Amino acid sequence: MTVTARKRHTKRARSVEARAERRDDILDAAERLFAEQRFAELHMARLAKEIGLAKGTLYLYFPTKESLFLAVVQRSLDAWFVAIAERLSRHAFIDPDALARELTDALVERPHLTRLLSLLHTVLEPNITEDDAVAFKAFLARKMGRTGIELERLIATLEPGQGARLMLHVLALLVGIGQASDPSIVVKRALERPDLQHLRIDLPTELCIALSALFRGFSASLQAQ
Amino acid sequence: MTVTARKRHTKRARSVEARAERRDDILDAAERLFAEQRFAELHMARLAKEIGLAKGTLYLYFPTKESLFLAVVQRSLDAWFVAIAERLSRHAFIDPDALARELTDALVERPHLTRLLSLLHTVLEPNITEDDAVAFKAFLARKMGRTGIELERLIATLEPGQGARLMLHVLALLVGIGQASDPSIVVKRALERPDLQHLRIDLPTELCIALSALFRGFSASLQAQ
Amino acid sequence: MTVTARKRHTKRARSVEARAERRDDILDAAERLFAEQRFAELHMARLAKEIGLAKGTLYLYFPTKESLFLAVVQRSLDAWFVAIAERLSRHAFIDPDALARELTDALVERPHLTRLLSLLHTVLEPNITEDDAVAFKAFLARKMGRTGIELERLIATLEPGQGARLMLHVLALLVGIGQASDPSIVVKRALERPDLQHLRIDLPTELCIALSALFRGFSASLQAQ
Amino acid sequence: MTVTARKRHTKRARSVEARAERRDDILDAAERLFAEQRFAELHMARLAKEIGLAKGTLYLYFPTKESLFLAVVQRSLDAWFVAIAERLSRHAFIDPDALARELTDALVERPHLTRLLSLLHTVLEPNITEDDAVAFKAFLARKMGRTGIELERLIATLEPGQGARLMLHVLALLVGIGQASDPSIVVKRALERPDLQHLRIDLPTELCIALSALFRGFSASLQAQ
DNA sequence: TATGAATGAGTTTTCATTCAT
DNA sequence: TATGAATGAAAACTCATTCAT
Repeated sequence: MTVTARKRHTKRARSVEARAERRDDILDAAERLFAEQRFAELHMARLAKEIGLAKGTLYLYFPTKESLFLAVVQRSLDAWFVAIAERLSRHAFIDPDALARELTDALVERPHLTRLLSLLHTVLEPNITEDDAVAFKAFLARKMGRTGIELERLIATLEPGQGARLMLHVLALLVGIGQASDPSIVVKRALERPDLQHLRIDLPTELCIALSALFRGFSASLQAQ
Repeated sequence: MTVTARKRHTKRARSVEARAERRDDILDAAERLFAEQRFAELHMARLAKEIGLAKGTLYLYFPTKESLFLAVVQRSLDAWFVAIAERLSRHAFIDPDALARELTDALVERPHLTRLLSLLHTVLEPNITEDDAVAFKAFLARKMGRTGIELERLIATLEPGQGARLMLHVLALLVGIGQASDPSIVVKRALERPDLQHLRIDLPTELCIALSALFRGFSASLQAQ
Repeated sequence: MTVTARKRHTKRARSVEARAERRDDILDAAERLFAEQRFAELHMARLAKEIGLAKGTLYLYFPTKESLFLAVVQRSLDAWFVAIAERLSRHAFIDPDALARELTDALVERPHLTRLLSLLHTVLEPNITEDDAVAFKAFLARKMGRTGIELERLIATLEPGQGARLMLHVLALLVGIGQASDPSIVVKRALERPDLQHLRIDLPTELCIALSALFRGFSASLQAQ
Repeated sequence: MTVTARKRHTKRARSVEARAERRDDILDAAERLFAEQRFAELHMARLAKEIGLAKGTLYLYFPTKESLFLAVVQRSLDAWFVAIAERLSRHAFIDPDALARELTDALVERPHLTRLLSLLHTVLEPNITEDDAVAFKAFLARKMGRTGIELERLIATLEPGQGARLMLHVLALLVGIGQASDPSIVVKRALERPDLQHLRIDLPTELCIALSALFRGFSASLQAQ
């Protein structure tokens, strides 16, 4: 409920709250810049300037660039899980199409999440500390577990543990379709050719279709057993 | 100013066949080294030495490192499509589980394909020429189209065009589950913790399950219509 | 991914004065090394070591190697113009021979200027930014204009504007005779042959003779009109 | 009187004449390409293709790229000297302005000579063999000597030996003004600014003025003695 | 003679990170 | 806490030249 005003920080962040707020400012700025640039092009110096801080100051909040962006990923992913939880809590049960729609709708509100997830595997995970890795993966396991349980509640045929596995496949589809739907500039130009139009993909559309099928398939398989 | 050539390691590839063979040698070596190292660590100098050629010679066959690896990806992907085609041709019709099993089995024979596909989106596509992009995407469209048609033949309920779309989702799942199942060294250590065991994923197992569900869902959806 | 800084050689230049001083240190070292080596052989790494800085630090002061050496040229050229101005200011009027002598004497004090001017056209100017080019050429125009006016004061027969043009020819002669008088090692050996002795040229001597003639010719031409 | 047809050489050059002709073809092509590109950009492969030969064939005629271009310089310079000789032979005596005009006119017919002379000092001479250096410098000494004698014939006041020295200064002015009048692309843009217009130089105009003054000054100095 | 496949030396510049102030 | 000057590792690619054919 707090309204966040974007400030320029000239004073020092002494209190715990002030530190937390500044940390969030950094994450905000990082996510904002990441919307426009690839990770490699997004320099720490630029990020610092965006916030009105010095480069060194960033390192008082995050030990490495990768660690910083891991926090961005986690925050964005968390928000998605939260949105999903809220949406699912409104249903007593749900059919596959509607479920796919809810997940997709929750995604559309976080447009950078897909690209952040791509970043996660290729750039971040190979370059973080084990502590960061443990913390992030624990977060992921927790969130996927909870959402999985929620799915099991909604889809009667899902057995215990199948919900979490299903979420794994959901994330996989999100990553895979996300990459297919996000061409580089050169590839985008290539795909303008009429014979390649089938490779031009709209993420929400395609994800929703694939998730629908996945959910339907999961339900069916268990009914059959 | 003056550059002197010293050693002479190889026979010269003067005929068209010899050139094609040498090109293949390069791709072989690249794929072999990629099995052991990440793309960034895999230096052109190392690759050249592996083959017994000079660095410069590689550039007689491929204009850039990215272009070279795009060819590796394409060859590996092509082999998968070929293997799939052969496997599917043996069936007159097929149930979703068996279909998932065929695709997965065809994949297991090409163990590097998944990592190569990851490379494709993040490293290769942003750094290739438009001509290379067009050629690769045209290849992809052609192969996915053909395999899609084969799927439509096998799954009676699939309408025209749905086969290709389904293949898109197959590839997406492959990429997504592939990344989830291929942790970096640090992440692998993190996942050794018992509470994170659910995030340790076996690619063939998980892919087969997900594909099964996907195929079942696709069939069901169309039956319902 | 991770870069670690190891040694710490120098005090940090935080104030504006300290930065200007360090910039000058860099230019000093560059000019010193250029006295011994050709531009292409003079590596930035060597230059940095000479000053006791890291390579990267040089790039905090100059965006490129060319830009750095353009500053060296400008500083050296400026010093020549200053020396000339001082020498000329002592005269109320001057005869062509004495004028040639003053310019030549001012040059002898800056022994690297000639080679730097050679560098300017062939290496620097094709590789600088337009901003650098504008700044340098504006500097040149200003200095040549002023010195030209001084010449017009000293040589009664020079009309307005002719002084600057004359300076252009002076610089041209300096560059041309400079190159002729500065043979490469191999050419120097060739010129040791007795039949080629006429091509062994002493810069101050020859320049002074040529400038004398040029000044005399310019005076005469105008008297004749 | 021979009309040179530009041919594509598919047959071998067996006779001495055929070799000489092919050598000339190479020089022609080199000069032609040099009109459009800088030396560094002008690759041996491109040159070979221009003539319709293979790279290796060039090395049957010239041991190095530098040696090849030294021959281009020499041929162009020779043509200038020849043109000058012919022009001067028409006069019994000549005034400084007319002499400057003759030299300049002879130059205008060889538009690449100036750039070739720039190349000579900075790129060629540091990278040729001593034999090449001796041969070229001997050629230069001979030509300058002869032309100097011709000048001494035309300018009564010139003492023996002064003609050759004068030619040295002529060449120096040519090189110096040539460089000043031949800006790089970036510098050319910079010089479009109105305040820098005085640095935009027309080579023939400026050279003629400078040579006039030089000749006049040389005559005067000797009259005075 | 002619070919063109093969060779391999060579260096600026970037930018995440550190640490003196 | 905050600053920003200083650090230094890192690797693809070119192209003159050679020489097997």
